[in-house]
Amino acid sequence: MAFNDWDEVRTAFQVARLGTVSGAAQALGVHHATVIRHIDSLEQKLETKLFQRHARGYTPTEAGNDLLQVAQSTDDQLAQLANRIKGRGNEVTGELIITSIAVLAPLLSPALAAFREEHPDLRVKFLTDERVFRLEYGEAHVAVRAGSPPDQPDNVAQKFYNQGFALYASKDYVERHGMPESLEDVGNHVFIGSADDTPRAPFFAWLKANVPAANIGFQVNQVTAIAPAIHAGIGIGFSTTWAEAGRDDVVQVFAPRPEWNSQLWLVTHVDLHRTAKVQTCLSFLKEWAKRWPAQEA
Amino acid sequence: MAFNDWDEVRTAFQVARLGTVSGAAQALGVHHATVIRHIDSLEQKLETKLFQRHARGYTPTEAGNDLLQVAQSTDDQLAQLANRIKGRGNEVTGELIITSIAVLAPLLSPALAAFREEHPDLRVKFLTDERVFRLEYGEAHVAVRAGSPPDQPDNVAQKFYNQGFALYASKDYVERHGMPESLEDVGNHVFIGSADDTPRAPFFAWLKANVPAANIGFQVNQVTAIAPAIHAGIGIGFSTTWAEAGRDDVVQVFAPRPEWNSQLWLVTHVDLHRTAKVQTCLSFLKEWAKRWPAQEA
DNA sequence: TGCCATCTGTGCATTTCTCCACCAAACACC
DNA sequence: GGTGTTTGGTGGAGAAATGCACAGATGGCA
Repeated sequence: MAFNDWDEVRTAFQVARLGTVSGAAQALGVHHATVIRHIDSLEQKLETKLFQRHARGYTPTEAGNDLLQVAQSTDDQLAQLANRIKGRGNEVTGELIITSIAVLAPLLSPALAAFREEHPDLRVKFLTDERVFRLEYGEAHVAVRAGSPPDQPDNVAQKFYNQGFALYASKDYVERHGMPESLEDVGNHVFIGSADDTPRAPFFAWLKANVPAANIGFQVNQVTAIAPAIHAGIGIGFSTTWAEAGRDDVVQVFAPRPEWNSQLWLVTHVDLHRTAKVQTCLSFLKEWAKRWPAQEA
Repeated sequence: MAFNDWDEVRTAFQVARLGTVSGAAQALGVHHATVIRHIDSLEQKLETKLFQRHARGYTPTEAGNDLLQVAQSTDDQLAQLANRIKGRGNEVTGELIITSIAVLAPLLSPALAAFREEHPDLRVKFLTDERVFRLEYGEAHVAVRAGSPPDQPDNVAQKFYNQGFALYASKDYVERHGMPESLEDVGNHVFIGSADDTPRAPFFAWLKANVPAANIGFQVNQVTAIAPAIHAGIGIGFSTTWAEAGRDDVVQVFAPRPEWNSQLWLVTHVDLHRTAKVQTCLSFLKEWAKRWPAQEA
């Protein structure tokens, strides 16, 4: 049998990854003397130098780099395993990781706050990122996705909320340019559109198809960038009613239309979908969504 | 981060595999009390029961079986890694990085070509640069250095070859200026010297000490710049016999002298010096050097 | 039913490992 | 060139993990 101490491998992994004993010690939460002894012990057992020592740190040898590859994969797999296991229990306790795109944070946060109120033993981790978190890697228990229904094989998706969008502009903009008459005749008004050629969001696609390109004077690549642009008085842009409700410097220019709607989905991994924790969370969120403005087909 | 103790995972793996604490303890070579405490600690961290305890042993739960799968794969990968690392020290494969100053490339390249012929699995990387590659940073396995014996503490240096130098000039130069009578009376001849005040190369130091400064009409800061200067007919400069052998537009003005010799060294880092790969390379190069012109003390 | 074998579980002594403080060397920067 | 910061290395005190011995529980077997 080879490695009879997986902890030493983990230590060596951090040293190879970070390049210094001190850094690895900090990452592992142990003293750097411990790290040095682990490495020495490992190299003695393997009868091979894993690192070349110098004043600026530890540089992995070929063997050290090989170990880095393998241990990185191990670390990933164990992290995924931990998240799977933590989600699997019958109790609604421990950790629950829920992810969404960043724009939905204001919408979801009150719901999650109430959910945590009901389950004080639960530590809720709410992660937002532009990249899609991979449920099959155990990165999250529940994901809120927008757009077309996800087609990942091991993912369970259910309809969550049909988010409506309206067109807004700042009072300042309206004072300077007036209100547009209709969407068929937009005059010289400036619209905030997508920098993408084939935008995913339905309202962006509609805008591209129905408003002259000359009128789309400002383009963004992330939906979160729309609101600041509206508030700055750049032009007319899409937003949700709940996002602009509290602001008195913003006016609704055109009311919501069904074709602008964006479908939100609740997505879980099939292995976790049955568990009490995930089911509790899902049903709570769906119940909470009923309080939101009526959903138009 | 989830699993902060890979040893506990390894322990749980053996328990899941064998079904009993006692069996796992025997397999791991530890006391069964240790195994129990590892499992308890793991389950506490994961907030999930990994095993159902009964008098006949431990039966993995769903989570325990999940862990079994992942840890089995980890165990396999680590075992393979151990075999690779342990075997690597004894075989001549993978990458071998050898460095030298740029002037030596024509001398070393044939040797390296023959070396690679003998070891087809080896990817040889030959790096030349003006800066000195640092072996202690793992930048190279073998370095060919010139001059005084390197005194880096962790470097192993051995004599490689005593490179002789002679003085050459282009035929064109000789036709215009004639051949100098002796090195004691250089007349109006132009010599190519070093731009450095205290040149490292022995022949440059000799030139500075024995030839009037007025005759050193062209100065270079890199040895590689000498040959083009000679060929351009600027003056008389140092070069090696093997460098000028094939050229019919260059003549040897003065024969080699022992005091012009430059000692070449084979340098390795102490951590890599013992490995089969490095040793094979070193002995091959030393053997090859015997074919070169006889070395004068 | 009684005995034995095979498990798990726990308090206590001991060993091992880790942390701390300090040192030395090298690099960066003024 | 001197100084400050970052890095690895080492011996001794303390804490944490381990091993040991023994207890308890269950199932097989005659």
